[in-house]
Formats: sequence, structure tokens, C-alpha cells
Amino acid sequence: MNDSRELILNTSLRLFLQKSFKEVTMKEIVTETGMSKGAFYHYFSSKEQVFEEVINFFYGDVMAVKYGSFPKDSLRAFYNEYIAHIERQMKTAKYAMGADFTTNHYMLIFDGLRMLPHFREEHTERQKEEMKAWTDIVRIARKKGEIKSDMTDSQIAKMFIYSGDGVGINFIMSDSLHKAAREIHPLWDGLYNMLKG
Amino acid sequence: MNDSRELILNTSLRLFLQKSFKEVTMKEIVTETGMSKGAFYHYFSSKEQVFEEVINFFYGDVMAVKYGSFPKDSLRAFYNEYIAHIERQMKTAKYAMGADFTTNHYMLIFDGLRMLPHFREEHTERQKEEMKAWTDIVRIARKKGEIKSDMTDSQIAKMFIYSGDGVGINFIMSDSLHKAAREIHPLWDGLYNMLKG
DNA sequence: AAAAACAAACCGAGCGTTCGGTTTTATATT
DNA sequence: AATATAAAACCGAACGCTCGGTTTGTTTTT
Repeated sequence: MNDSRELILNTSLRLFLQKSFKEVTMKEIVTETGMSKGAFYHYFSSKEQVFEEVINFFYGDVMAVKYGSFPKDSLRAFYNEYIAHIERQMKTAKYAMGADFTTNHYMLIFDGLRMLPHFREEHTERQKEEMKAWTDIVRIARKKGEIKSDMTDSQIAKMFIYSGDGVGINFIMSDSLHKAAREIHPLWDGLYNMLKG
Repeated sequence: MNDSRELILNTSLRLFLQKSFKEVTMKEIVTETGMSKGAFYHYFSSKEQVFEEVINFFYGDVMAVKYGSFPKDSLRAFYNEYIAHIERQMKTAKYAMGADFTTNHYMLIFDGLRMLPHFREEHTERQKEEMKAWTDIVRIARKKGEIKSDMTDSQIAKMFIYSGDGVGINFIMSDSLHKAAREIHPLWDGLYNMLKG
């Protein structure tokens, strides 16, 4: 229920993934939803409010990563699941918001970090969580003999995380984020094989 | 000579590194330079023109990387020089534009990619150049016996490039880009030691 | 009939830009 | 050295327009 409100949210999310907060205009949101300004302001009190709801929805639901459900006894299984998870998310997001279009969620993050104080905290929290999940699985993999290395657990974790982020930002810049997973896979395999011995 | 023009360029660069093109206003540029709108439009024909000159200056001069002058016979020397180079650039840039402030050059890139077609081409060219420089030194290092690995040259190159980019984007998001080099160093050392065998 | 959902006309603030004019600097003339 | 002339540098009020937001009016639902 409340189709209109969700339509506005989805449309706004799509626009905020394509352009910065300032670049997306009310006229645009209203035109793309096929509604009027009156309708918009019936459901939202301001452009900033819809932005906040969009960003909370995007990072709280669409892009949320539940590390708890990831494999807990193999690094290889863990990173394979991570990649599969990302690919699933992107497919779902694409389906929910219509056809293909150029996305840049870093635009959303940058705006969020500058406009919403609570988003900065949550973002830091998410980073810590990701770091912990990777460090944990690395420690376990080392203990189980799956890998061995002179690097510390957190250094290995960082190599996975940072290389993944690097692939992401580079593929976003060339408008081909959908190919990112395919790029990461062989790189993480290579990294893993080095760690194996 | 032409101090005013350069003052406008430096001030605009500083602002465009802090906020997006749309967020930076003419009033702001004019106030920060201590000049008038009339003076600005004496030197530049539009806000877009100064943006284009700023971005050309930033990527053509300030942030340009001359791989040609990098060590050509050791991967370890190469990446150490790379880090030193980045640190030097950041110090120079900071000095040229006054005191400390939060920078996010990805904002600049995103705007540039969407607004300036020629920037997209140049950016792609720069990426190819970086990829070639790293692949070359990796191939040489392998041939000389400095490293050995099952990964291809370009895969190893990508691991260095992507992990560096990942560190960059993450430290930008936490407003501490100046610490990025210190984070990369141990990671690249760890990666290098694995490659050494 | 009352309330919710929407549409359309409208508003003032702020945007980038323009333009008529003044001040400063450089060059030429005496 | 003093004066006249021209060019460059600079100023800020005002313009047209778009922005996010509001008000008023109409339709739909309950």
C-alpha cells in the first residue's frame, strides 16, 4: 500500500544515483514520477527529507550486507559468497528501479556524508563491520591451515576490501559497474592462491 | 604575471575540491578571491570555463604522474617511488592552495566525466598509462627473478592499482586523505613479500 | 459530507550572467 | 617631467530565469 510514496522513493533513488543532490531538481522528480508538486509535498515535507529516506533505504535495505549469513569456516567460500551477494544485489536493485542506467553510488555517499551527520556515523559503523567480518574469516582460515602468510589478519582483510573498492570506483568511472564482479573474481583468486602457499 | 587570473584559478580549484560544481556558487568564488563579479568575468567567460581550466590544470599539472622517471628495474623501488611521489604531490598542492581543508578529488572527476567529453578520453588515457607502467615493471621484475607468481603481469599490476585506489577512496570518505600513503605502504610491502615467494 | 490524494498556479530567494561605468596602469606626446 | 590618450582591470546593480516550496482548487475515496 501507498504506491505513490514508494514510486516517489524509487524514482528519487534512481535520480540520486545518477546525479548529485543539487543536480536533481524537484521538477525532475515530479516529472519522472508522473505526479505533481502537490502530490509530492503531500507525502514528503522537503527535497532533503526524501533524500534522507532514500539514502537510509539504499544503505539500510538495498545494499545491506549480512555478513552473519556468510560462510564462517573458509576464506575462499567467504569471498565467493561476497561476490555472489554483490551480483544478486545489483540485479535486484536494477529490477526494482526499471531499465539500465548509469549509477554512481559514491555520489550518494559524498552527499550523505556532508548533509547528514547520522549517515557519517552509520557509514563508519558499516566500515568497521566489514573490516571485522573479513578479519574474522582470515583469522579462522589461518588457524585452520587454509592459508598462511607473514601479513597480519587485518592487513590481509584490507587487501581484499581495498582491492574490491578500487575495482568498484574504477568501473563506476567507466560506466560499467555491472562488470565489476567479473573483474574482482580472478584478482581475489590470485590473492587467495598466494595466501594458500 | 596575471596574478588575479591565477588567484581565481587557485581559489576555484580549492572550492571544486571541496564541493561539486553545482554547489560552488559564483558569489563564493568572488568572495573568496576578494574580487568582484565584474573582475571574474573579465578573465573568464563562464563558471564552466573556469571549471574546465581548473580540471585541466589539476590533472595535467598538479596530479600528473611521470612514470617515465620512475625506477625501471625493481618493482619494490617502483612502488616506493610511487608512494613518495604521491606524498610530494599532496604537500605541493597543499602549499599552493593555503591551509588544510577537506579534499575530495573524486567529486571533481565525477563532474568532469559528466560535463567534459574530452576529460573522459583523457581520463581513460591516464588509466591505460598507469596500467602499462605497472604491467611493464611487473614483467621486468618477474624476468629478473625479483618476484615469481602464478598471476599474470596485468593481474599483479591491478592488485597494486586497485588496492591503492581503494585506500584513496576510503580515506577521502573519512576526511583523512593525508594518511592514505601511510596505509598503503605496509599493504604493498605485504603484497610484495608474497610475490617474492 | 468529510478526508485524503492529487493538480495547477503561483511565490520569493538565489542563481549565473550582463552591462554601464569607474579606477588603475601603461604608452605616447609634448 | 608633465600631460594626454588608450587600454586593461575592476566594480556592483540589475536582469532573466530556475529553484524549492506554498497556496488554492479539484477529484477521488471512504
